[in-house]
Amino acid sequence: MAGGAVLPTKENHAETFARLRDAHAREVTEDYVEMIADLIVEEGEARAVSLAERFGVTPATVNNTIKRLERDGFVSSRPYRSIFLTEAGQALADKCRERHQIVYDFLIALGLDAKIAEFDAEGIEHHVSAETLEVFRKFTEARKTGD
Amino acid sequence: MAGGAVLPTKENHAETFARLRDAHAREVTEDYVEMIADLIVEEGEARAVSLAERFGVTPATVNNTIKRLERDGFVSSRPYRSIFLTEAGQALADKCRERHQIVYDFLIALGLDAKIAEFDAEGIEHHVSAETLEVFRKFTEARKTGD
DNA sequence: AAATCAATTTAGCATGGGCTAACTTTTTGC
DNA sequence: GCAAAAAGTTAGCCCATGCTAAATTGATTT
Repeated sequence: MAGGAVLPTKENHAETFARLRDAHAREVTEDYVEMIADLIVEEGEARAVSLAERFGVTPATVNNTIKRLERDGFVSSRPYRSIFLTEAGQALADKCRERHQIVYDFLIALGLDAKIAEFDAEGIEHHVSAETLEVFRKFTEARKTGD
Repeated sequence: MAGGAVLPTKENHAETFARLRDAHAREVTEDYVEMIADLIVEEGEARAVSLAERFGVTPATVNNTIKRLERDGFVSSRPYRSIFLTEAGQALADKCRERHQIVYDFLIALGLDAKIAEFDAEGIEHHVSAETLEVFRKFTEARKTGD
C-alpha cells in the first residue's frame, strides 16, 4: 500500500538537499547552545569540561566548536573561563528547548517509551518545519485534553 | 506545561550524541543508495550527472561520494560507466525507501501538506528508531481503516 | 609559596563532504 | 569517421568536526 508519495520534480530535489545540508550545519550549533543553557541552569555555569563530558567528545573538540560559535555570535568566552550565551545564543537556545519539548511530548503522546522518545527527539528536532511542529503541538494538546 | 521530559543522566548524554553522530555519518550513504535505486527505476540507470543534478552538487562531489560508497561496499562502478548497487546497497535502499514512505505517509496522515511532508520526511527518516517507525506505521494504518 | 592537579588551550592530524579548474573519455551529430 | 558536446575524472583547495599529545593556566592543598 503506502499511498505513493508525490514524487518531487527534479528541480525540487536539489533545493531539498541543499536545505538539508544547511539544516545539518545548524545541528551542532543548536545542540551546543541548548546544552550550554542547560548547564547554566543545572550547574550555575557552562564549563568546557562539562560540555565535553555530556557530548562525549574531548575538551579540544569543545574548544574548537566554542570558537566557531563565538565567531558566529552565539556565545562569548574568555580564556580559561566559563562560557556564556549571547542574546542570539539565548534566543536560539530558548527556541530549541521549546521545539525539543514539543517533539518529545509528541512522541510520548504517541505512546513511545521515555528513553526512545528522548533519543529520537534529539535527532528529529532539527528536521521539523514550523508547520509540522505546530501539528505535533496540537496533536499532543488534543490527546491531553481528552481526544 | 509541556510535561517535563525525563532528564537523561549525564552518562546517557554522551551515548546519545555518539549515536547521533553515527546516524549522521549514514545519512549521505542512505540518501545516495536511495537515489541510485530511484534513478535505476526511473531512468534505467544511475549516472553521476543525474545524481549531481538531483542532489544539487557538482559531478566532482558525486565522484568523491561514490568512491566512498564503493569502498564501503554499497555500490560498484567502472570508470565512465553508470553506477550499480551491490546487494548490501540494494538492501539498504529498500530499507530506506520503506522507512521514508512510512514517515511520509505518517506526516500526511497527520494532515500535513504534501510538499512539507516530503521535505520533513527527508530529514526525519534518518533519525527514527525502529520503535518509533512502528508507531508511525500503526498510526497511519489506523487513520486509514477509519480511526 | 610551591607543588600538584584539573582545566583549558594549542598544534598537528584525519575524515567527510563540499567546491573549481583542468583534463580525459565517451557519446553524438554531421 | 571526425569534431563537438556531454560526461566523468583528477588535483588541489576549503571548512566542519572529530582526535591525540603537549603546553599552559588556574585552583587546591599542604
